[in-house]
Amino acid sequence: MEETTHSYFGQTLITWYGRHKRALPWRDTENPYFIWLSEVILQQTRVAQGLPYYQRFVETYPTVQDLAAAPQDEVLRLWQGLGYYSRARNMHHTAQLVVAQYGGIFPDNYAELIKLKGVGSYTAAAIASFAFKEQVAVLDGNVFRVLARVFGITDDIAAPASRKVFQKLADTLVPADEPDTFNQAIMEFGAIQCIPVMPDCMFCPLQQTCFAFNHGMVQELPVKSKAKAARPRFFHYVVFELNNSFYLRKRLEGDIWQGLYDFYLYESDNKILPEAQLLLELQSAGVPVQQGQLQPYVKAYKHILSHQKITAHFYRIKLQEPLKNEVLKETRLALYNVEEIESLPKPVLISSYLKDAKILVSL
DNA sequence: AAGCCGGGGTG
DNA sequence: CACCCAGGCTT
Repeated sequence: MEETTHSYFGQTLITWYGRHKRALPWRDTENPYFIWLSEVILQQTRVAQGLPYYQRFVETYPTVQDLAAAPQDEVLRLWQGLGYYSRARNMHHTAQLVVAQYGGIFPDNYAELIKLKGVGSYTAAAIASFAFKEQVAVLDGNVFRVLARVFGITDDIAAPASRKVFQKLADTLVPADEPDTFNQAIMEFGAIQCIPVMPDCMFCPLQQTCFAFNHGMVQELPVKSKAKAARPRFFHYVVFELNNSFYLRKRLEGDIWQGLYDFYLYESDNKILPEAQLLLELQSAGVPVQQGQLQPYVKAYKHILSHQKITAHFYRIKLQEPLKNEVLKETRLALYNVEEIESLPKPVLISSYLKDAKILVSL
């Protein structure tokens, strides 16, 4: 009997994968553009959440040339709701680079792929193995968890230094003849079988050899240091309205939602609006607002991000005349009708308010 | 090494 | 509420 090139671990996963894998559209292609698209969308994102976005991007931009030629606002609008918007900005930038510098052809190996903006070690390994069958192991949240449990690795997966330990192990496991299937298999196994909480170990093909199962440490592995508590923030949005149009502005870098559009924003240290201060600020900017005009919308909005806990109030003000050019320049606000607002990329928080306030019917 | 960047699903 | 998701970039 010839010795197989697969470890028991790898062969078991690949066999399991053959029986349990989900039918996902990016698995039916070897087109690196589609694979890259799917991998960027799926960064820190569940398959169920990313799937409709993938469909929309493939339909709207069938080729990397189509994506490269699109305006940034349009790309961000299509990305709206997925979060981590730098992914969309970097993806757009990389599409333009691939068209301009690579003749529209994606690089075909890990070393070149990882040079692309928005393509890190995980995504480079995924594209290189899926599209080009390069023998390189992917390391994502699923792989960390599966390896930590099966092999009993107690290094903190949140610590960058631990990556070396896992990468070294993973590299010894990925087979030369089907690195793509192995990588897909171990991630799918982590997503479906070896799930973070309460995995069904009674029904697991690796139960007998799993360190965590045999040592009663399934709940303890992987070891992961706790994230910092989310920072509380208090937003007060002034929604200036003029003849059924509204003033919005594009957000700059240095904070959340770069490149997306929202309203005039006043941020305070607590949930109480320092009304006098805001009035002063608006009046000194030349905005005709009087005391008593700042009435908050019916409800306060709680918008929970992984790193920030935002409480937002909206104050809608009907103007009788346009804001002065000086004010627009100072605040970077511009007037948009509802059709234009619909087409602008907006944070989910803003979209929710626009819908609740019946400013936008569709979302 | 640590901080920052979204939004949604799950127990 | 806590945890986590087919992570990457900047400092």
